[in-house]
Order: sequence, then C-alpha cells, then structure tokens
Amino acid sequence: MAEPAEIVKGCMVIKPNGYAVWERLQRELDDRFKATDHQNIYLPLLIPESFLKKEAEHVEGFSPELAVVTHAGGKQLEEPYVIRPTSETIVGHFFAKWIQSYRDLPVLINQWANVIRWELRTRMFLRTTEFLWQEGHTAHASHEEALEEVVRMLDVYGDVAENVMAMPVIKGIKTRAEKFAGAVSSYSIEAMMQNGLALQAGTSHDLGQNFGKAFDVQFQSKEGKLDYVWQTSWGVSTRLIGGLIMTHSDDKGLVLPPKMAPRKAVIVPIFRKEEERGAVMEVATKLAKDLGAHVDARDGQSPGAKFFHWERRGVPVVFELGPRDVASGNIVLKRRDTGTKEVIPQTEAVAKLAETLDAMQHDLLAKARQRLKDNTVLANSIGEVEEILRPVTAEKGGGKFVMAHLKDDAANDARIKEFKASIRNIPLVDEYDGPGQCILTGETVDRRVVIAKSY
RNA sequence: CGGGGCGUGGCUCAGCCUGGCUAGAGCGCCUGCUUCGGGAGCAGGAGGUCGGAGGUUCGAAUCCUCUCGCCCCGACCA
Repeated sequence: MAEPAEIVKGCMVIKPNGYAVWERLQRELDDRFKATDHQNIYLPLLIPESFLKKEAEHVEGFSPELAVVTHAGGKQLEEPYVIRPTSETIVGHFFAKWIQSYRDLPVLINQWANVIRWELRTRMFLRTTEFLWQEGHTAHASHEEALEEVVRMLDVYGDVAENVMAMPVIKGIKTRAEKFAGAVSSYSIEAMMQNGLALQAGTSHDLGQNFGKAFDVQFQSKEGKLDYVWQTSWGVSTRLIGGLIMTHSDDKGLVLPPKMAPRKAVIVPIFRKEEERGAVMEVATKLAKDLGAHVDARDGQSPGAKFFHWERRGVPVVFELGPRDVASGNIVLKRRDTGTKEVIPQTEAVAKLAETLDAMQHDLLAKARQRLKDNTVLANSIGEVEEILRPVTAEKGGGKFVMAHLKDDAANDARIKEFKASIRNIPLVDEYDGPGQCILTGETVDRRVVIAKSY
C-alpha cells in the first residue's frame, strides 16, 4: 500500500493500492459533505508566519512542528512562509473578507489537501511528516448552530468509520488538556486497534469565537449588532488507512471491508493446456462483466501465486475458475476474511457475490465491535487503571479501554500520562453507570471517561 | 535532542573484527523448454563508481577522520 519515502524524512509513498483505498474514503466522505451542504475549495499551501501568531494558543500548539520557508527565488524572504500544518488561520483571513452580514452565514467549506507537521516521531500512515486529509471550516451566526455543526460532522465521521470502514468508534469530547490548539472544545472518534491501542480517527472542533476575534471576522446581525462569527473545523486524514489496516488485517495480509475495497472481486483463471485456455478465458471474461470483477490474466504466474497476491491485497472475494468448473458450470468463491471456499453454479455467482460482500461487511464490523467490547473494562481507582495500562505497548499489545470516573482537569491528564496513557475522550453517550466520584480528586463527575494507550 | 541500527546489483542481506586474487548469495528480472486447482522446475543470461569526501597503505567494501541520509526505540502529535 505504501512504503517509506526514504529520501524525505518521515514521509511515505502511497502506492496505487493504498491510494485507491484513500480515493474510496474520499468518495464516501465527500458525498456526505456535499449532502450536508458543504462545498470544496482550495487554499494556499503557504501561510505568512505572522498569521499563525494571531491566535495565541494556536501558535503555541503548532510552533514546534512547523516547516518554514525562508528563502525563495534565490533571496531571503522578508516574512517567512509556513507550510500549512492546518488552515484555520488562512481561513480566518478569508472569512473576514467574505463575511459581512448574517445573510452570508453559514459558510460551509471543505478542503482536500496535504499538510506538514514536523513530528519528532513518525509512523507509517499513523503519523507521517506530510499527510493527506480534509479540513472542513465553517462559520456560523450563533454558538448553538456551530455546535450542531461540530456534532453533525462528528456523526458523519462515525458513520463512515462504522458503516463503511467497519471500524467501531467512540464519540466523545477531548479533555481541555488534549483539545486542539485554539479550540474551545474538541470532539473525537476513537477506535480500538487489534492490539487494544486507541487511535484518534477523526476530530471536530468548536472554535468558538477565538479565530473570529483573532482575524476580525465580524458580521452584522438581524438586529443590526456587530458580532464575531462562531467557527468550527473538522478533519480526517490518511491515518484512517492505518486504522483500517490495524482493525482488520491478519497474518495473511490486508483485509478490506467490501465497501472500502477498490476491487471487490477477482477471477483467477486456471488452465493447463492451450486448448483449455480459450474456454476458461471465455467464461471468465463473461462472468467478470456480470460480476464487475477483474480477471487476473497475467501470463507466467501460477494460479497459486495469484491467489496469494490478491489475498495479501485484501480483495474481499477471489473466484477460481478452471476447466473442471467450465465443464460443470460452477465456479469457486473464496471469501477473504473467513477463508471459506464454496463451489457455486455460475448462474448464481452475481447474487452470491452480493450476498457474500454484505455478509463480510457486516461480520467485520461485528467482529471489531466484539473486540472493542471484550477489551473495555471498568476501573474505580487510579491504581487499577495504572495496573491495567502501564505494561501495554504497541508491540506487546494487551491494550484496553479503561472506563473510569475522572475530572476534566489538566493535572489529571498529567497523572495519566505518567504511565504513558491518556484520556481519549469523554463519551457523548454514557453506556455505563452515570455519575461517580473522580478517582483522583473525589469530586463528582457525570460519567466515565475512556483511558487508554494510543498511537 | 537522547539511545540503538543501517547505507554493498531492482529488493533482502553476507563479506568488514583480522586489508590482498575476478565482490558474493537468495529473491526479482531477461531468454528458452517443461509446467499451471494454493507462492513451479531446469538451463542459460543481464545487472554493482560497495552513501559521499579526505587520509593511511604497494594495495581499502574492509582501517582512520569528517560528512550526508534513512530506519527503529523514548520526550511532541491528525
């Protein structure tokens, strides 16, 4: 799917199979953005350095990871440009130009782009120096409306994660210590990987009027009063591909939920003699058309090699078609996730494929949900939490989502960090026992939070 | 930035400690024949300024100095 770029630190080359998965994700997300009235735009890659500094918390949060262009055209620039780590500041500038009246609101835009964050430690797909993502930016006339947008887009992310990627997530609010630099509050979807580690799979931020004030984005209300706009921003990235891989893959390689698979089915033709070839290829070509499948007609590769090839790439269904099947009017269907093989009449192939893809999509989600459930535990003391999570590492696995009552306070986040775990989020929906006493401060908090080790 | 590893045909690496003949292997690639229902076999073949610079030496992939880069593990993060 991808390989390290090698020539550029922390970057990767996303190869055709990986990029095709990204394109599927883009399609699913973009359709939903459009369906909720958002429009795509494109903003500059470079941002004047001074822009970043306009929002104090924002610059503080991002400064350490900025790549800065100081020279261009053979000369030193008067003001350096920052390569965007995200575009809130540049959006702020243009919102100020575009918005004067409540009639101009809401502004609902999205950008598909690449960004650069000079992280100290990178990891394929999960944290690369450059990554692809989408960033939605909206401006609203009221805080209520902005908050609705924040939750609406979080729901879109949750929908794609669960119903397309078959990756169950927990929606919730980040603690104040973990929120986006410059936001009033941040919402996230958190997924659990096969090793039990958490992956922040998407975020949606309530920016309040912070950027509105920093960039002077004012509008005149119906009542004639001037006010700053209420903004949101939300994004998911190529990290989702990493999440997909780590949610479903097995020892044999990638497993793609049918809805994420660029190729849902492949037919591997099998023939021994030249005279068998014609008959097999004829049937294979015809069936491929009906099935929307790809025929692997490569010469010089044995059928066995082809089976392994597609298996490793996660193609949901591989059909085997040989002289025997041509003679009997059957075809062999192999399902990727379970590995089960079935001989079916060719006439039923189309229906059987659809049925199998549906079942696989459903089963992968069910399996992932079960894993999430099995690895979520309750804890009622900090000692318990620490005991469960301290030994967990990405390599050793054994990760859990530990549900505990904990107050949203930076000191508490810091205590959790002592054993390298973190508060993933405060779930929007409390599936447990409601209010309880904070395991650190003893104060009453209204629900349990998710504590885990994460990528 | 701290710790560790690596740079030698397209890929993965051996060779380096203890300098010496024509720099090797596996995989991949090319040609031919036989194969083909779970990674085929045989035969022949192409392909390398040993990351870069300097030094020591009769002689350097190997020793020394400098340098560049990448990967992995910790502190920041979608």
